[in-house]
Formats: sequence, C-alpha cells, structure tokens
Amino acid sequence: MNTPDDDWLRLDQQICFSLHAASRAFNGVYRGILKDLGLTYPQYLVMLVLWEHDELPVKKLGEHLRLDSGTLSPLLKRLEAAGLVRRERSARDERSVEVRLTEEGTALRGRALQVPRRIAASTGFGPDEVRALRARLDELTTALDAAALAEPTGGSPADGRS
Amino acid sequence: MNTPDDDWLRLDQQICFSLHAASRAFNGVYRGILKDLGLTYPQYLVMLVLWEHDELPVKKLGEHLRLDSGTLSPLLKRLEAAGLVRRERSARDERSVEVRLTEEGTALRGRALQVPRRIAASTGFGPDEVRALRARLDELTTALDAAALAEPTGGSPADGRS
DNA sequence: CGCCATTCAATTGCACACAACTTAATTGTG
DNA sequence: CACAATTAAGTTGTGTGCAATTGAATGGCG
Repeated sequence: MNTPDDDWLRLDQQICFSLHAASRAFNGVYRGILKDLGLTYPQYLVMLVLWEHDELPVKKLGEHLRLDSGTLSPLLKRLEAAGLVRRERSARDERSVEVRLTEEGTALRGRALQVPRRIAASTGFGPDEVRALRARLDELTTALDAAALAEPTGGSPADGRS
Repeated sequence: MNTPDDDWLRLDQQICFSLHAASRAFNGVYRGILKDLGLTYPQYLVMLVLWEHDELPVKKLGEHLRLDSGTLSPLLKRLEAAGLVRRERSARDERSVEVRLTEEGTALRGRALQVPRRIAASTGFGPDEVRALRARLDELTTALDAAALAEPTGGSPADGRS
C-alpha cells in the first residue's frame, strides 16, 4: 500500500539524481569563478584548509577533507608545480610529508576572499539558508558514513548494534 | 560589519566541503550496495532512466541526467559490454544513437527494487525528509545553472553584446 | 637487538566529469 | 541542387575519487 517498491525506485531516481546534479552544478559554478585563480574546486578546498592551518601533514589534510593519498598526492603535486605549496618530508617522522603554503599560496587568499560572495550571489541563498543546508548535509554525511562502516559489502543489517 | 570577507571564506569552506562530502558519502553507500548488481553509481542513474523509458537516444538520456556524450559514450559502452543495453544508430537520423535495454537489462530492475530501501535505511531519512531535501537541492541546482549561464567566464556582464 | 605489524605516502588501474575538438549527418537558404 | 550552419556522437586530454598495491619508516615485543 504505502510506497511500494516501484515508487521507492522512482523516488530514488529523483533524490540521488538531485544530489548528484546539485554537486556537479556547484562544481560548475566554482569552476567558472576559480578559473581566475587557476584552481580547480578540490584544489580550492585544499587551499581553504591550508589558509586555516598554514602547515599540515598530508594525513591531517586528508582527514579534514575525507580524501586519501591516492587523491591528494597528485593534487598536491599540481599545487606545488603551481608554486602555491611546498611539500617536505618531516624530519621527525620520515613517513610523513608536511604541506605548507608558499608566500604565493598565502597571497592567493586575498584574491579568494571575493569567491564566497560570488558563490552566494549565484545561489541566491542567504547565510542562514546556507547554514541550514549545511547542517542537513552534514547530518546526511554522518548517517551515510556510519552506514557504510556497518555494511561494507551489503550484509543484512538486521541486527545492528554496538 | 556583519559577516566580513573572512567569515564568508570560513563559511564557504564549510558549505562547499559539506556538499562535496555528502555527495561522495552518498556515492560510497551506493557503491557498496550496487556492487551486488555490478553497477557504478552513474551507471545506476542511467539504468533508472532507461527503466522508465525503455529506449532513448543518447541526447535525451543526457538531458535527463545533465551529462554530455563525453561522459555517456564510454559509460554506455561499458553497459553494452555488460550486456545490459544495446546501442544502434537510428534509421531515421543517422546522427542519433538509440539506447535500449536488453532483456538482461530489463531483468536487472527486479534486483534493483531493493536498493532504495537499503539506501533509505542508511540515511535514516523518511520519505518526507527525502522529498524535502530533494526540493532544496533542486532549488539550488536551478539557481546555480542559471548563474553559470549568466556568468560564463566571470567577466562583469555590464556591456554584453557584440 | 631482531622481527613483525602498523602507518604514511605514493603509485597503479579503473571510472567518471567536462572542455575542446573531430567526424558524420541533417537542415536551412539561396 | 549546392553550400554553410547546425546538430549528434565520439575522441582526446586533464583532473579528480577510490580501491588495491607497493615501499619506506616506525613502534612494539620478545
């Protein structure tokens, strides 16, 4: 009666398409605006973290962004080639690589200050709406991450627990 | 005064990271569940459309999903290699390629019926919450798409015209 | 001290996304 | 009909994202 499988499949088409599309639309708007700075969207995310922390090992950077070295290593190489960051093996722990801003990378922050305003203008959302949506998305991410851990390959989650 | 540039940059870090992370978290949960069906997340989106329409030219498929042939061509080739769809040049218009489900592709829908329920379980969201979030995201996408068109390369649109 | 499990970064392989370009077919216009 | 403009797929090149593997370094333990 209430929401049979067919309807769920249709609804699923809508929600997962919506999130996918929203993510790519966002990406597209950032792409246009960030082109002026010579950054891609993920590169901008990395820079945002570095502007807050100035220097971080790759591991920490990955925790902030939920990205692993497979994604970060080539990305950081490009940022280094662009002269925005330096990477150097930590003296304390030779396994770790410290990422730090160059002067050029630090200076880029000044030009990036106008980005959020332009994005906000594109969305038409105000600060409160942005915050509300962010809270909703974080909720979702937390739930999804927990579920991904609980159900690695699709075992029936019947029991749950812990 | 209220919300200076620095705060906007910090807020931007949060919202764009949140959307990016939510999208990837969603992708990750789907990945786990879709592995049973041998589909990736974008392939699942294509199949959802085909299960509704049965046969479509690549162009229409792209409009439904906001994807271009650069993405769809190789993806459809993989679906064809997997035996789920056939692609054949339209007799009416030789430029166009019709994508249609094979019997195997049609049959896969039966196994896919359980996917949305498992996703819903992962999010902990009910149908109404899903619908609300979807509406919000669509709003965002519409605004972003409009903005992307209005501001292709970021130049001030003051003059316009040729 | 020697050895093994763990940790971190990098690399490899695969699959999107998307811009830019190519090729083939169709349409519009004179 | 001829020819330029348009349209549809496909191809190429770049940049993620992620699983799996590799290789170097560290830490724990007998």
